[in-house]
Amino acid sequence: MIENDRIFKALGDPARIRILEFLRAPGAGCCTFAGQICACDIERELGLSQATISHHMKLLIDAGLVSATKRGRWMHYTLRSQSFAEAAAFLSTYAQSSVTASSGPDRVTA
Amino acid sequence: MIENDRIFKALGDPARIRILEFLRAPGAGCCTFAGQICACDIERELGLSQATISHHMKLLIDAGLVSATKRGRWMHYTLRSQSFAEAAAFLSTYAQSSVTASSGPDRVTA
DNA sequence: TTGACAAATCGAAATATATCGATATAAAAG
DNA sequence: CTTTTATATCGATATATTTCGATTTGTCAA
Repeated sequence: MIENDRIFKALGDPARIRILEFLRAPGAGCCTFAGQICACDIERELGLSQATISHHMKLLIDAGLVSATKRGRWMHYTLRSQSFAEAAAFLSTYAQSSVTASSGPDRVTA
Repeated sequence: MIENDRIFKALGDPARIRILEFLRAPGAGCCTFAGQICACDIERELGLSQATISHHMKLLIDAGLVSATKRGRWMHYTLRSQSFAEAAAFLSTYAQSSVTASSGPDRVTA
């Protein structure tokens, strides 16, 4: 429950969503290694400073969404699919708890 | 993609997680109506001010996670299960894209 | 060992968020 | 119509977050 908090906070930033999307489907010319994406590609893709990328990667790693490996001077990242699966499972418990249709007289969706 | 951003930001706060958990499984003595939970119960449960609760509910509603109905003077809230299902489906697309521990053959999604 | 490069960390600025008390609005009750 | 009650909004403050440039740390190449 506490951990989900950190995960969703990590997911709640457009720059980090872009990073995750890029890790999921990197471009053709990226210097990947064994399925892991080099940090240099991320920096080029996002157009943010090196310090900012490093900061975002740290949050993603701390949340357990990404794992990192240092190969020589370069960091390589990959998605931790299990964390995404667990977060999805957590959300699914809220997807079955209420009757959104045909219960009350009416409902107002803002 | 842009909407997911707002959803996860809404989920990334412990007070709002508590609110959602409460809406999912309210206590016995709550003045629910047709499956919708009264705001007074939320305020008592969380121990935050009325203004703060109202603020959090607005964020949850704007994110599409909760729907609200005004019955007389009282607001009643309920989870929008479809939004949770969609968010879970979004996360699931990241749950299949990489092999976490590199055990076995590398299966890397393009 | 030195120089170059990649990443992390530091310090700071701008922006965003959480929270509250006070006030305004809406709706029932008298 | 006035009062009470529930909620939303406003203004303010404290904290958190995002972002960057500069510096430090770690790693390779010569």
